[in-house]
Amino acid sequence: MVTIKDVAREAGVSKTTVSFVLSGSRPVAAATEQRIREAMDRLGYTVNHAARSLSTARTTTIAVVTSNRQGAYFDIARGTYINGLSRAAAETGYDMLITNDPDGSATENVCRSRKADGIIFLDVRQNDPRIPIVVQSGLPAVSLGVPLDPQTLDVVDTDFTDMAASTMQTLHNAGHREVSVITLSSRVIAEQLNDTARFLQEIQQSGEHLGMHATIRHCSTRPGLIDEDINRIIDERGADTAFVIHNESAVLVFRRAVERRGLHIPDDLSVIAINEKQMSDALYLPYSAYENDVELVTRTAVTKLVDRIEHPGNQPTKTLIKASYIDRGSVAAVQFDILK
Amino acid sequence: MVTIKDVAREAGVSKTTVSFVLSGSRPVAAATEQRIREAMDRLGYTVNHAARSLSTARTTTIAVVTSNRQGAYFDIARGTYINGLSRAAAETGYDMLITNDPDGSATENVCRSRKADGIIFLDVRQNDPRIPIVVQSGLPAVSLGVPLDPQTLDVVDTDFTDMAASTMQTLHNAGHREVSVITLSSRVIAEQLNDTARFLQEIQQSGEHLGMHATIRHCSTRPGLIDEDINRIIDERGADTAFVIHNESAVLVFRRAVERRGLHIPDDLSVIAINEKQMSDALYLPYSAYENDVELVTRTAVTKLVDRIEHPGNQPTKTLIKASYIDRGSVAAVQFDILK
DNA sequence: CTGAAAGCGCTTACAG
DNA sequence: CTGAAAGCGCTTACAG
Repeated sequence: MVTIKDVAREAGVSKTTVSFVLSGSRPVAAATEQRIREAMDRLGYTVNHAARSLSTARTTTIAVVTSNRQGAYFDIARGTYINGLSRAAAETGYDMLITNDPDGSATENVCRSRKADGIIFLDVRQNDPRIPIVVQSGLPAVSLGVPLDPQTLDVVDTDFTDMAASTMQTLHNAGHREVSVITLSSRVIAEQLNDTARFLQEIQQSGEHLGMHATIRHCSTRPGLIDEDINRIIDERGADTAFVIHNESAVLVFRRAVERRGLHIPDDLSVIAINEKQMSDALYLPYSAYENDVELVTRTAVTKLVDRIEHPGNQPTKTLIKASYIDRGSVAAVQFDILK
Repeated sequence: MVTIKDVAREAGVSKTTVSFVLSGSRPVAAATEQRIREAMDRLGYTVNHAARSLSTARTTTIAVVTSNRQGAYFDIARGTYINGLSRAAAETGYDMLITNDPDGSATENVCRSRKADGIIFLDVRQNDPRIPIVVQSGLPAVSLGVPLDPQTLDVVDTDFTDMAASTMQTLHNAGHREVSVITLSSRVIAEQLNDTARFLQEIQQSGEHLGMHATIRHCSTRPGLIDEDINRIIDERGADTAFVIHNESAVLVFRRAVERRGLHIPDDLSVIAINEKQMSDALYLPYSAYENDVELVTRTAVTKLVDRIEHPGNQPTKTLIKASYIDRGSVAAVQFDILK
């Protein structure tokens, strides 16, 4: 392995000078610098990461700590986040380390062993056990998701409250008053996710405010169960004229179940989906949708974290990113004779 | 930060002994060990990763180096791989570092700066510039994908050749003789992917062997272009009775285009899709499919790499994992009056 | 403009 | 069964 010692010998200078060429933190005579750079190229020198970290107590690495949401859909959604984060990290010159940590022990390890300069949490719960651990360690951290008490963490997330309000408004504008909202199973919501809970709460509130009636309908994401749930939901729709689908596994199953009944979207019922922009881009999902932009959310999270790492004094921030509505023609105006 | 020095003082022993308790590589008196472990707990000691790495020249980290395939679909597919890899790495006690590297420079950096003990390459091309770099560095590496010359790397991939042969056999068994294969655009195939090329080649060969006729039909994955391509492909299908869809972006678009024409699957035409198992699990994709198991492929890649790291003498291996067929009812037997 | 040297927190031959 | 000490490859105050 080539070290600065080798480079120093090759260039006829001290290790000190080589090191300062590397960091640029002390002026070096132009001629000397050139000799050193040539020596580096000739020998194929690259800085040893462990040695630098030990010396500076910095790693230029961001740790991404996921939690253990189960299920195929969550795996895919998480993949889009990890993908976005790694791209954003690379752009800012940081490496990215990935760890899964359901209970907090791995977080403690990352913090204390100084494997990273900062942490981004995914799959954040209301009372997330990882938050007090990172706060106590003093490592900068960003919560991708809104916990009840973020303490000193920066928070970045899609604005689910706005998303819910906008969804209801859009349906209201088209004349819909009775709406079904297909969401995750109550077990999954209870165990895991704050964003879903916030979304549903705002659906209800906006509904009341607009004089609409929204029925929350839980739907499994699991094979076998999902078809049954969807069929039941459609059968029990009563006077509902529109469906909000906030369960990506249900999106396609729902469409097939509707077709099997000879119903037509949007003539017989309107649909708005809630999903990741990246998902409908990749698979050409068929509905008008409010889409959260994973690319933007992850980029923001990385920017915030790097900011925090480089300016430790800054106040914690909270950034909620608005989703945008993509019209794919699955929402129609309610016919007057249906309205009453 | 708590160091072994602090632990040693607290337990009344030398740093040496503390270190050997950590590694277990030298026997320590039971009573002494207990005192030391108690001291560690009391002080909240965790080993400093950089210091250990510098000393041992090991990192207990695996680097995953992706390449820059463009497009929303590739992003999602890559996400499933990264997800699987990180889970497998965690199970074997390794951390996972992610880097994107289109041309080889980042690979060189990972190798020389010793950020990881081994590398797994994703998005591998036929003549991948990253391979000679890692071989020259001597770092163990696994290629997730089959390059023309893997040199000393282990190779792990889905068995696309077998997948193609089985696909044709399945269609043949149902009486199909004229088949359309919807694949990626020729630009994408040429630039990027060996697996697609291998798949198509075997489709042709199996076809000849079985007395079938397969037409390769290129289809974009991009908005705007994809609908046009799909429509053209359906219109030009001639006597073809079955479609193989090896382009996940096209899966749903195809179905809608078929419906719009009043055609019915499988009565009017049969369909077999080729996709990641994780994708149809998550989204309930509607077709009978040969599915590659990302979970299994990634787990195998990590196992192979760890094997290589811990037993450097081993011979390089090549593991091709068979895809399994999931029948979702989209393939029907050809009617005799259609056959002739 | 440049260097000698201490120090970062570990591991591990060497010695007892 | 245990310790003193050198060394891993950097950085950076201190000195000139």
